Amino acid sequence: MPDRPYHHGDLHAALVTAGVEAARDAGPSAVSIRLLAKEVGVSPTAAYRHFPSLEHLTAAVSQQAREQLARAMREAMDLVTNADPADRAWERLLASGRAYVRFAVAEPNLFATAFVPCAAPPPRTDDPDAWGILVTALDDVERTGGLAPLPPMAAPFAAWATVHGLAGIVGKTTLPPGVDTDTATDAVLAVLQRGLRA
Amino acid sequence: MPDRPYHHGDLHAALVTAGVEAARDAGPSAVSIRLLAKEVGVSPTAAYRHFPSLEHLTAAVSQQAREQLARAMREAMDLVTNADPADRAWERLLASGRAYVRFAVAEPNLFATAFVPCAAPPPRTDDPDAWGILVTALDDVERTGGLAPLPPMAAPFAAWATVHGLAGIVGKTTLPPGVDTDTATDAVLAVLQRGLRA
DNA sequence: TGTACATCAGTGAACGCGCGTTCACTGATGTAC
DNA sequence: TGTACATCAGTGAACGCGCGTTCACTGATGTAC
Repeated sequence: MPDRPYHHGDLHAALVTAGVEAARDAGPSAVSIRLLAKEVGVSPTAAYRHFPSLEHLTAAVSQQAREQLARAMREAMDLVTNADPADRAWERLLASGRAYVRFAVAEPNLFATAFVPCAAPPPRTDDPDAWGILVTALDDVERTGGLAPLPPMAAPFAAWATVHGLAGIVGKTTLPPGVDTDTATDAVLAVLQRGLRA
Repeated sequence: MPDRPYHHGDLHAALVTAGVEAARDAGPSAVSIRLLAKEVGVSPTAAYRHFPSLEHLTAAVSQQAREQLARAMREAMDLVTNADPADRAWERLLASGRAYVRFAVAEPNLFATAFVPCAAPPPRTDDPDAWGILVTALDDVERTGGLAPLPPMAAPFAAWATVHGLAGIVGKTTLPPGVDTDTATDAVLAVLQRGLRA
């Protein structure tokens, strides 16, 4: 059982991974140079070989959180089996919205981390990208004739605002007795669909 | 020009006021015992005569932020002059939503403070209360026949989620060129109205 | 009307914490000859 | 094939900060007699 070698191997990735774990457990403020260095078994100074400042490490962790969210959306969409193009497009859109809210409820700290204000820019463009997934899903709905004529960007803004706001609500506030998250989500998504559909 | 008297007079209120100012300028994390005590010109210890812990002070500041938001909604609703009951009810609802978003854009730090997670309970019930205002406004719409039949609570959830999510979006992300906040807000509220109205 | 005294609302110093960041350094690696 | 040496990726100690909170205390207030 050898001691850890002097060189870590991939400290960059290890710090980000530890950061995601810390953020999942205790929220974005738990992402700190000293804590993550200790977690990985390395001196705080070592982190500065890989990130110019805490902000950049936070930006990387936040991006991972956003990408996990986007993956959850994509996975939920891929479970839709309806073969009718128009129905399928709608179902995929709604599935992505439900997944968004489910993620926020299951991982509230990670969800908060995904949207934490961050001085440093993300290291690369998000991949997958939640906004892109949403816009694509709406395009499919429109292409199959399911969308009402609306001002440009009104549909994606409305859809995003609805699920994002819903996620913020169900994650924090206590719902009335007898109302569970899925019920509330479905009711709100039904209103959104009423507002968007042709 | 006499020095401050030994007793402050109303340190409780002064700390909350200073807290709201600090939160407005620098966000909820700027609410700290030491900073606010210094701001008010008092030793940190003095604050503990009025609040058992930082959490309780934060809860009071957060409540003030929520009440400012609710007042902004109410004021906007009171500007509606349409005399037709049904139109008036709708206009008041939409006005409150626009005010909500406008507040979030004008005072992003205060808006964040209003919804900061807080271990201590608020010192009293919010007055005015944004959720109550929204529910009342929707009741008026329903009473005047403007609301589609929907599952219970679907309408207030949908309305709240939409404006809350919208506030989160327009406050942080940069809108596409040529799209300003009011335009985006109106477009999204139009979708919401389409989804809710009879 | 005056005075002892309980009570209230402050002070100032200190404790212990975790933080980001910097400094001078050392151990490990790999490349040029 | 062996070796000098530049380079890279770590270490450990330290600086200075602001924080929440506690301690023993003191100045001001107001009430009972």
